Amino acid sequence: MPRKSLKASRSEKILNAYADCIVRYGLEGATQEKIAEHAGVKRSILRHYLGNKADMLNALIDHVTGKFDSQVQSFADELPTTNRLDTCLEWMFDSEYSSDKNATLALEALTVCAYEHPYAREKLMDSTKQFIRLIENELIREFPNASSDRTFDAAIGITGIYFSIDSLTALQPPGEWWSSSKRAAHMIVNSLGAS
Amino acid sequence: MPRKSLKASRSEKILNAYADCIVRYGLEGATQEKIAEHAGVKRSILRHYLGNKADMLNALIDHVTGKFDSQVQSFADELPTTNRLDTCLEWMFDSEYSSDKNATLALEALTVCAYEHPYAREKLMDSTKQFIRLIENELIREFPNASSDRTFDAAIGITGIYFSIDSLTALQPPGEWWSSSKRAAHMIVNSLGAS
DNA sequence: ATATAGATTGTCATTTTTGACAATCTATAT
DNA sequence: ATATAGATTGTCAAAAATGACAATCTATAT
Repeated sequence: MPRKSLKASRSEKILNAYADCIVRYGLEGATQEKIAEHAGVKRSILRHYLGNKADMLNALIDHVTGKFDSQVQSFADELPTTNRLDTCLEWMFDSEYSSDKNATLALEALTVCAYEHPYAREKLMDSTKQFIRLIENELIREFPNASSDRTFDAAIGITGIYFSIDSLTALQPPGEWWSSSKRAAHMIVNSLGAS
Repeated sequence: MPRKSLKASRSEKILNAYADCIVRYGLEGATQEKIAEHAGVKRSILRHYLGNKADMLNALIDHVTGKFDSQVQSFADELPTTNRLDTCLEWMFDSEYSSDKNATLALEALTVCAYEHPYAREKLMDSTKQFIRLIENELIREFPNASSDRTFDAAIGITGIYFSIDSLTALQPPGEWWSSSKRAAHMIVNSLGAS
């Protein structure tokens, strides 16, 4: 007989605003006031749905990693059957295709709390691993004969290049840095093929 | 007839503590109290030497970028005459040789304020460019015949891999990630040589 | 229509962080 | 020894951020 719960949708909206804020203002710079403003709600509502500061941070960690993971998953699912690897790099390094850069940026912004927050460290590590594995799988599919060690090295390298250029967006780097990053990733791929 | 000014040394110590704190607690998480504690001084001293919050941030930006730049410079100066490129990668990706990882980490931690702080954006961009140029120069010296475009791509890639693995330290990644990163960087180098 | 679980808003006390300044101490040149 | 510029400490008020809770509003099943 009560009214429908908005907990799911409201929490979603708030946590998205939270993630936006930590990307813009840093983890500690994302005050409840700012989050509420970004989400278009009163601050009291944050507490109502997500509890106190610590609760909110935990929820945020789950939300950010979960969102990233699912994006990685659908990214993998949507890859075509042919030309997968090229498409993969295309999507990663072309801003036009970028579904939601903020997912990666939020992940990176959260790393600063890993020092004091083992739970965050774990989940961030898991998400990072999953992304590396995605790249690794595509490399394996393309170069089944390459040694698994070298394939892993390549996956680490490509992932690193991606994370790095992504986090540099705040500095508004010239567009060429993105295309250079892509070509650098291709160098690694080619190096695998030439082994 | 007054006493000697400690401004230089005190400022240095405080700003180093400030840099440490933003790496550990994030930019906004680095409160004056924490900074003072890390520096082993009273909070009032911060104000005495460095002014208010905004002043301190500006001083920090200059300090962090300046420190990074000079480290890059001496890094370049200390490279041997032969085998420079390999040595370069060795130093970058082996933690034992690492002079002061925090210089890079502080740089990255500051990027979050680039959105609202054009001065920071500029200086961070300059430092980043300088580092890329260092790598680029070593690549040119090793592969003078490679096209300058490809050389730049390679420099962007290697720098990206380094920045990325460096910022991942907070997640305490397995040591293999460092060695994999190094080998990935070598893949890029080899790719240049094979062109 | 009405009772009920939940949404929403508002307010106040507490804590944290910062800004400002006064007061005291100390090295150094004279 | 002593005057002086600077170091150091301490304290207080203002502002910002958070935590807690009361009060009110609203959709929905009965």
